[in-house]
Amino acid sequence: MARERKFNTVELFHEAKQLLLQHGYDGFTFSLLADRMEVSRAALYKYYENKEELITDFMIYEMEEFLRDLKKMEELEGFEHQFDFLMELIFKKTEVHHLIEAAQQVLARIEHSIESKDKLKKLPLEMYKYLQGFILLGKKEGVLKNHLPDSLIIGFILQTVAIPNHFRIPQPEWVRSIKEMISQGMFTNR
Amino acid sequence: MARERKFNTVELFHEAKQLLLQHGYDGFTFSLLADRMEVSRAALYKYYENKEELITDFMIYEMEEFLRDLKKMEELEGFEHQFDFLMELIFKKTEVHHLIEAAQQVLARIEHSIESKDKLKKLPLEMYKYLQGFILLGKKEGVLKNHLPDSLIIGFILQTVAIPNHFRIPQPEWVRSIKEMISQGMFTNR
DNA sequence: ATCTAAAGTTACAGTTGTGTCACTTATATA
DNA sequence: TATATAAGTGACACAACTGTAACTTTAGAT
Repeated sequence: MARERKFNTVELFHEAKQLLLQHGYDGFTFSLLADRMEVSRAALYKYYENKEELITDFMIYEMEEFLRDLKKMEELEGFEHQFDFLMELIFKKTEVHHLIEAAQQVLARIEHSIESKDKLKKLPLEMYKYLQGFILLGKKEGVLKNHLPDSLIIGFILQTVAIPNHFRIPQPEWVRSIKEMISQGMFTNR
Repeated sequence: MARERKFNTVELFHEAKQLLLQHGYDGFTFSLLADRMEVSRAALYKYYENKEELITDFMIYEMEEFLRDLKKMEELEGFEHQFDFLMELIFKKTEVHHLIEAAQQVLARIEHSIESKDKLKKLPLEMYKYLQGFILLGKKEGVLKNHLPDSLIIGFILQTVAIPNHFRIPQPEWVRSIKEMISQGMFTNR
């Protein structure tokens, strides 16, 4: 009934992600994206009205994927196993942290409410809800300090993956050290 | 000999900082800056050839200021006092961390070397050198764990201030909790 | 074989940003 | 008070991005 498509949503979002991480929201343009996809700029307008809509859709896609992975955490028994799983996950998806920040930027600038806007707003909250369950378990098991605010613990974990490894310390040592710092801190216990 | 200036470098850099943090490197324009300064765009070109030069100069200014503050740390006796001082400083200058990232972005995109480029390259290194002295002292005093890489410890401290306080936990509790997490971690020591 | 409709392209008008230059304005000092 | 000169402005040509509309291409259905 119609001709074959030159690209699919997965490819499109893959390139969009690169560009967003490289140039940020303001630096992201349809021209750049169209070039990368080897497709005319106008073709993109067949699917998205403007960059706001495209980026919103992409964000939702990206965060839903992360959430799907995150939910697998529940299947694991005990806090420490879940902790290990979470650390692996966020190191595999280092960019998610940057994208969440970018999402805030998007939301901050959208005035005229589009339907998908609400969805994008709700996703970080859902993510927080999931992680909060995890924190609660840790506190119940007596592994996590009770007096630390949940949101700080969550923020701390998400933030650490973004520490720039300027001196190229090998990944296994890097991850091991970060896990130690998160759990026991950097002070000796004298 | 000449007429009075409508703005000074301090004001200019102040506005430039806001815009950079808000829009990122790509979204930063002379038009936006000129509007904020209530001055014509062309006036800015009297002082800076283009945004690359302006931002480079601004970055240098900002990092030198941070370095000046940082050097006061040396005057304090003992690691723990220095640690407290450093924490206060980075909470007072939360944005520095974001700006260092932005600086990397700037450097990544400049091909044709300008004189100031080298200076901007050297400043983060000088900062690291200073902080490394501090880490060394902590290790010598036996307060810091010897086996953790210096660069990780430094990155960790700088990164923590960027944890978003979404739930508006009051500043004193927030800072106290972060200090505890950095030093002792989030696990109970059972 | 022909028709239909989605996929894709080209081209245009409008907007915003860039860098420059000729011009005007203000002020210290001679 | 006259003037040199730095500070600031307005306007131009150019480039890039945006959104749209008229057009062409392609492949499955009839």
